[in-house]
Amino acid sequence: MARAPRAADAAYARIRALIAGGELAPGAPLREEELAALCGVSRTPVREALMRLEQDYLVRRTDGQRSYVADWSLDDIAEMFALRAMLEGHAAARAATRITPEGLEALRRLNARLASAVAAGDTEGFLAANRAFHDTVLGAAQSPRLAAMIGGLVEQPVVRRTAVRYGARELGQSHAEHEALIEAFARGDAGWAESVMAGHIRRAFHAFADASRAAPARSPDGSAPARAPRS
Amino acid sequence: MARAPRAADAAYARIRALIAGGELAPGAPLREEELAALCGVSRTPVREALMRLEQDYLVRRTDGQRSYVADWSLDDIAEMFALRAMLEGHAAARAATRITPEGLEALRRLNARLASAVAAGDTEGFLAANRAFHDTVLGAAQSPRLAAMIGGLVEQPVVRRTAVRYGARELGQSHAEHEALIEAFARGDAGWAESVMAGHIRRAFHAFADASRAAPARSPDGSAPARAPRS
DNA sequence: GCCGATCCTAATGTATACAAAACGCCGGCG
DNA sequence: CGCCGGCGTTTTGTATACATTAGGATCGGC
Repeated sequence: MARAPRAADAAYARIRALIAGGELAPGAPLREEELAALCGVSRTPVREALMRLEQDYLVRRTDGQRSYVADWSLDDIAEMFALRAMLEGHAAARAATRITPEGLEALRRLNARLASAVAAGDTEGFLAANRAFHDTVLGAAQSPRLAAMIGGLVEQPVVRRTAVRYGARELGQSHAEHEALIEAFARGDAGWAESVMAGHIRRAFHAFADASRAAPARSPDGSAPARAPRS
Repeated sequence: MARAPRAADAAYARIRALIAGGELAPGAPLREEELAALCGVSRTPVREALMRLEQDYLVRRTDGQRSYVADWSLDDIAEMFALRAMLEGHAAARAATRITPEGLEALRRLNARLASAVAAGDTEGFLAANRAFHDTVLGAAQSPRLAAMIGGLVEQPVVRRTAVRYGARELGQSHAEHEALIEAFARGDAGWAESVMAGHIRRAFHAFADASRAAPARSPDGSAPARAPRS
């Protein structure tokens, strides 16, 4: 239950969804007034939303403070995955020595759910379970700053595209890696947990990169993505 | 030349300085109107400043959106240093294979300046050179996201307090570690660079922790620090 | 024909007024 | 005596109007 239905939160969610859904193509300019009209709020909450989206690297601002939808090059994405591998690996290491029996049980349950989703070919179910799994690990790491950093980094659109392009075998591999992680946690082996997690993320990157090479740029309307001016 | 003397930037800098300087004690409530009056601007830029300070972990917001000066426990600081060690270590590894001869030369120059400052007992000079050195390494890593993360983490007040309490020998040790880093860069040895940097940061943490134990809490006016309500 | 300066337009930055919500207080009740 | 609920004050959230500045187009000069 969202306690506060703030306009700023609504605007944030809406704009984020527009970007994730591709309605706002990478490089497209974001005018505050236009977005305000789109969200049915004034510019003030839109400004807050844009600042938050900038934190998430979904929006880029030029020196003149104009906003554009961020366009991620494959290099950018590689960098992002590398950072995630390091950070989530670290989180897993911390979690290995801090996780409670309840947390461990939750992970087992979530991974079972993930397995069912894979078996049923349910991509949304997979994404939900996968996200919950990673969030649980992050919570067990008990490091708010680490969680915030990873949260800002996890480009939901990218994760989604990766999963959508995963084959059944690759999805199954995720399940197996999660199982290994659970085993490492059960034994309190921080080094193992870190290695498994880092490898898990890096494999996801290569799956994404392979898929990208097969089907590079895509825009809902088929038009060429707009380019933003100077960095 | 600051290109844009924006009120929001001014407010950010001013409030940040007030927190760093201790005029605003940890846990103290931050009312937007009061800060606006203090900075001679309206609430709008203050709001932006507070959001940025929250990113820097200098300000905490309750669920009710009220703002307080963040109070860092020693555990929090330990966590921060651990993250810094990991991130800056990673940055050093990247820099080792990317740094240009000019960058290397700049590091040598900066570390020489740092040595002079140490010899002269010039703490401010040390801080400036030290910061420039680390920024240069960060730049050479060519990872904007990594730079942003570390930037948000480097608690200037903490770094300052650490340096102020450093003895001459410890300051000299920083110089020596920087030299080792330069050597690792010159040889393009990413693993070495990472190890040196991580150790460098972790040593700084222990220096800080030792100093903190010797002289724990201090408030300019000597009053007990205010406590903020629920987390 | 190309480059540059200047003006114009359009977007953002700031200030203020109003609305809504949260916190704390006070009184009443168990 | 302690706890719970309602009410007033205070603080933040939102909307809007105005100021300022960046970007782009146009016109003139070379």
